[in-house]
Amino acid sequence: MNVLNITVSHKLYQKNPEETDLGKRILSKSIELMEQMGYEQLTFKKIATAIESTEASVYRYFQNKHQLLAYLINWYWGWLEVKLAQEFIILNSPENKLKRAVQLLVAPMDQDARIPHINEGTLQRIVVAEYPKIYLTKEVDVENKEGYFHGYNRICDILTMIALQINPEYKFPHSLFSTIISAAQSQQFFVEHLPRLSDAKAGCEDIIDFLTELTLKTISNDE
Amino acid sequence: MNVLNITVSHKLYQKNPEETDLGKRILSKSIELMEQMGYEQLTFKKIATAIESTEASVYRYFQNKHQLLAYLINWYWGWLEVKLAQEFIILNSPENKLKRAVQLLVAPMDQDARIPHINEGTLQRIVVAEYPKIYLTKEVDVENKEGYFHGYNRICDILTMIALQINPEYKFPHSLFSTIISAAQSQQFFVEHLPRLSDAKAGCEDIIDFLTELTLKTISNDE
DNA sequence: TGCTAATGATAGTAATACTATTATATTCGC
DNA sequence: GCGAATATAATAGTATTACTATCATTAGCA
Repeated sequence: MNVLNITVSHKLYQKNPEETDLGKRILSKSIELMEQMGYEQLTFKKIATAIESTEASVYRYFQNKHQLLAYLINWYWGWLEVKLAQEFIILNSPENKLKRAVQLLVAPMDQDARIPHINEGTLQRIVVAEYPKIYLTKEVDVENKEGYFHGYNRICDILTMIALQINPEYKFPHSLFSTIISAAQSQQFFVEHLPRLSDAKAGCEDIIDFLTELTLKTISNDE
Repeated sequence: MNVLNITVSHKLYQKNPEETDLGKRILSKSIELMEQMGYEQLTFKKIATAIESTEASVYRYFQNKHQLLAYLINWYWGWLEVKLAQEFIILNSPENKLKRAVQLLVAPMDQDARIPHINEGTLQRIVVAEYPKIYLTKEVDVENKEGYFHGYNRICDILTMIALQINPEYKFPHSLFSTIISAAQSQQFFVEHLPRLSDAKAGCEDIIDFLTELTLKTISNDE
């Protein structure tokens, strides 16, 4: 069983949490608490208390809650990129790759035993519930330069390249995949909380069908 | 010139701001300040100071900043619904109606002289920059019951009905339009702040083309 | 004139988001 | 095994935020 390391830009932490035991406990408990109580209610004080450490110690790893969220979300996109690469080894047609990408975006993630301090399934639910909060701020331009959105950009680029294999003429692949990825998150949220905004039943099948059809029809060049 | 009133559910305010002069000044200045400094940085104290009133007075109209944002955003959707209805009077084909709806979502809004205390163009930019914040909270289920998302649901339902005239077999119209509407917002944001997530150039034409094509191709039943 | 409703003025509180300082424990080179 | 460096804990403190409460003033109107 080989060790796997998802690398996150050093702009996204003060001190690398993957390098110490305390750092890993911060990550692990942050994920658990953020999913339970949501980003707004979470505080560094609560994380510190839960891992029996202190607020000041948590601040040594992350400048603030926003950076912590950005770290976790970038970790998620890095992880998704690894998963995509693994899956694409045995997939040959670009259509099948896009289909599989949609499935990975929407289907619940299994926990990877090699990385016990990150619960990928919980992290995925955090991404669904909190993702836009990392870019919908007045600091977006500065943070963009610091790589806060790098993971998302990369996924979007990868899917764009695949789509262009199907139809090199398609004019809006980046727009399409930023839309698809964000719809993958929001449709999951809507099914659970705002069902009038979705036609999907509980479970991920309908969302996958919706997004797959949307993607393939849009990039097709017939008609 | 007849007077026009956008009605917002009374769950979205403590005391109706449209009924008093102070209320209108709160709305007007909130819109201006929120666009300038963003939702996070805005406080009731700042609004109060800017209109030369007091924090307590602002609290008499809105329970908190979140309710104020929900009010403004619902006002926007109510306004958009009025605009759609006006435009549809002279449009006959469902295709043209959908095209026009996309344009209204993306093109900058003009100020309506009949409603001097609401700057619709500024409000539209607030919606682009802040919209998901009203539902991405732990209170979403309670607030959904109170009608916090009513305006959005209605727009989505209207576009769904039109799409079903084009293709009554299409299975995911609500999902499609919640996706299109939210993409209309996020693509505007991406063009300005995260250009790697979009192929559109500045200005709204590319976004309109992208969304229109996406919509019409997806609901078409050929192939 | 007096009643009511709206607003203003002022104060106060608990929680949050940090920053700073000092003490203690652990690790690492030597 | 020693000293130096580093990580963490313990504690305190500050400015701001997000409210709540109270009381005074003003304007309208019956």
